[in-house]
Amino acid sequence: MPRPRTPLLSRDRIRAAALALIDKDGLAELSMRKLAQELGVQAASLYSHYKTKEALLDEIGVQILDKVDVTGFAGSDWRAGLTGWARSYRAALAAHPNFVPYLASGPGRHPAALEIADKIHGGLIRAGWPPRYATMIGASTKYLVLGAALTSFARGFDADTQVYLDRYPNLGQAHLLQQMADEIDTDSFELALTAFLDGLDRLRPTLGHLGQPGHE
Amino acid sequence: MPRPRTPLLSRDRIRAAALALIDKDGLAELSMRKLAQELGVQAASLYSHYKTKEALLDEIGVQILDKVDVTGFAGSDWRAGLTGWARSYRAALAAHPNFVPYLASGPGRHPAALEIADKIHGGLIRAGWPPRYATMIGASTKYLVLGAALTSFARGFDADTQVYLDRYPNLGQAHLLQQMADEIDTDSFELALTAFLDGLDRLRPTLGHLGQPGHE
DNA sequence: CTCCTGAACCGAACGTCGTTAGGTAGTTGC
DNA sequence: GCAACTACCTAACGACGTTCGGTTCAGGAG
Repeated sequence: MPRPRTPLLSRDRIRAAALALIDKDGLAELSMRKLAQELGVQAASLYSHYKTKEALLDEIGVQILDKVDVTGFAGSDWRAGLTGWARSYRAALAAHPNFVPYLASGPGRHPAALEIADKIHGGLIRAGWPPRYATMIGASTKYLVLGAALTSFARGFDADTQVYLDRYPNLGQAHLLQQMADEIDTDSFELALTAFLDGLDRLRPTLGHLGQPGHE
Repeated sequence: MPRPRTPLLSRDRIRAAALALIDKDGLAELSMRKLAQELGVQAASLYSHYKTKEALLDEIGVQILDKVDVTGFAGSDWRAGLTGWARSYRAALAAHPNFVPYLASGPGRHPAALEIADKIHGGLIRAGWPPRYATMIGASTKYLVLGAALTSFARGFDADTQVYLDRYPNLGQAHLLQQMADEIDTDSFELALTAFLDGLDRLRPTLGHLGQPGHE
């Protein structure tokens, strides 16, 4: 078959189909051949649009992370900024749990991520945190979000969940268990975030030079 | 070549060689053929000792996690228990950073993990936390450890690190940068852990029925 | 001492993977 | 209308995890 009159593929169509396959069957199940079949095309044709599989996955990654919201850092309320960022970050990852492992272990050095990191850093400094703390707080929050997104969804029911099950023997139906696991995940994340922010609140007054962001 | 007089392979030798390869070249670079070559053997021979590659990786995982310490939960000081667990957990992962992605995204349902989860849960309840909070605190701490182990080492220099670089332009040599990145990672983890525990401390008195662990 | 069962290796192969080369026909610009 | 480009194809390469069947050694049974 030669070149068709109207293009069968587009980068958007490819990305959408790939992400749908990943959502349905998992990251490991995605192959260029299966993806091509899903699109009614041969595998080699995909390489007219994406240079490698990795390039495709990277672009899916930025698409997912596009929904992360850092507008909360516009004001001077650092707690609101961090909370909004962390929640939207986690929500973006939770929307495509099977893709999280790629985001978590990939190199991920897009300029968009840099820009976000800058906004967070700026917001924290504007709120009076010393630069070093701004850096660490940003990193810590990221730990929490990624850890929460990874351990909950990527694993399905993991060892910890099994413990919950032992303690709730009357819940026998699978979808209820899943729902309960989701709820525990969400509650755990919220608890961690709140406790972390509360701890920072308590730490703040003990810091010296607040409001005068020095170097190092 | 037939069966040798003295066995060339053993599960321990295979595991050690595999982990060495992973540490050196990364998880993705490990293949059964390369591993066999490293051991002076054909790939098929490995299957006399491990049924699949996944079984091998799983056993490497339990070996790594064997160093996690939960003895701190023996007493009634829940902070000491959590801190000891979290630090040893992170240290165990940091010892083999290239393996962390597998642990983070794998199913990982070994009985050892269950036992650890139980000890943590028991320790927290003995310290007076309601069961539901014990569950959430355990999960939250795990988020932190896994997130910290993943985002720092698995990625080498990620986007955030680039920000640090911009702010420390006088550090030009690579090994100094790596050392600084490690230090920031450690400090961030410690900050997150401390702030989280402080936040829990603050939350604790506001909870009702402390010391009388009820159900749900 | 022999026989047998099982274990530990090998060579060769199967099917799948990401990717590339080379071909062909439609589209676009001069 | 011709060239350059584009978007598809078929076919293949090398690497992967794994399996099959074969060969040789080890250890226990008679």
